[in-house]
Amino acid sequence: MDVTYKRDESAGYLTNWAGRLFVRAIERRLAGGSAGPMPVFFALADGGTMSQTALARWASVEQPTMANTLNRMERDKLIERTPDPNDRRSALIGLTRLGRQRAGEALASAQDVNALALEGFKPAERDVLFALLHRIARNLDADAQESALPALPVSKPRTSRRS
Amino acid sequence: MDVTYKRDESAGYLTNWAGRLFVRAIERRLAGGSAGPMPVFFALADGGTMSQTALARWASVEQPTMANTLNRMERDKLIERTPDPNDRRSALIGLTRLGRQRAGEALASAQDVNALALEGFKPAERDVLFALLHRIARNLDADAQESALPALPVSKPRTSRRS
DNA sequence: TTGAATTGCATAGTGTGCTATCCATATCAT
DNA sequence: ATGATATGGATAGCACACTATGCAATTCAA
Repeated sequence: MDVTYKRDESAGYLTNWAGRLFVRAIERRLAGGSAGPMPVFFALADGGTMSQTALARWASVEQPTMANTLNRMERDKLIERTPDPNDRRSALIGLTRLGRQRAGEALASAQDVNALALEGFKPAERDVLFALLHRIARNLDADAQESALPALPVSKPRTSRRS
Repeated sequence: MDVTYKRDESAGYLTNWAGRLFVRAIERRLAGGSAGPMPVFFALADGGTMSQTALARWASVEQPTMANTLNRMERDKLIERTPDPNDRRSALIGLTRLGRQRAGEALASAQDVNALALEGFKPAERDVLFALLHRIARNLDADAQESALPALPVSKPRTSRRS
């Protein structure tokens, strides 16, 4: 049997590879910065604040991942946390002055890289790409939800199940 | 100015996100395994051997990344290294029996996940996706090459430059 | 043939992502 | 009001990606 597993014919491989190229292209332009804070920059660039959990959801990363990113950003004086007056567990996260400056630069770099990556694309091709990626994300998200079905929490019999 | 940085309209964000979803979908199916070894599995599944550098190039990752992956795979008894008789710096890497078994399972999972991700895609749409991702990769690769221009190695003037 | 450049690999250090847990606070039901 | 549950966050531990270096072996040029 012919076992030429052509990576170039695997949607997963291709997508992942392109994703890595995007990150590196951005980071080359950030001069000392990295790509992790970008979603935070984008979420807070307008001067607003959000909780850690909200940021994690916004960026589609898990909470510990966002916690790490925010810790690095705090270390680098890009964000500050102020206690949430309505929930003592939570803090509201906002950009510092430096953070807003970096956010501006990061946004510009992101636009540059997006434009560069899509160089030669017709507007229709761009739209098709986005639509196809969204469909992939929807399909894979559905699979994740399905796998996450919590083996029927049998802890205690209940008269009714939420769902 | 309206600063709604819609992540869903950034090619980089979307591609990266989809890439992460692919990796997680695969890893859910690998039961204890992770996705890093996949390119190695695919490259060596036919029973052949390759050097570390060749594997890194094949997988489009940097050499230290491949070195780490191979170390983990060796630790897990998935590969073995035999000295290259023609080059004492190098070793030839091949799959163990266990590695070949895992490679088979990994290939099956990859096919499942690819099929799932592209569920509902017409064949033409699949082809378009691949073509667009390839174009993005080409564009970003070109940018990487350009950035890597090594500040003109002035060490010694030469009569001619290779290029 | 010998000195310079190249190549194959290893190591150190960091960032970004994940899962699995745990604590503290809030919220909900009884 | 109290006990169970849910939620926000922290921490530990790992995988995998990168850059920057350094060493040893090979290759190339003079």
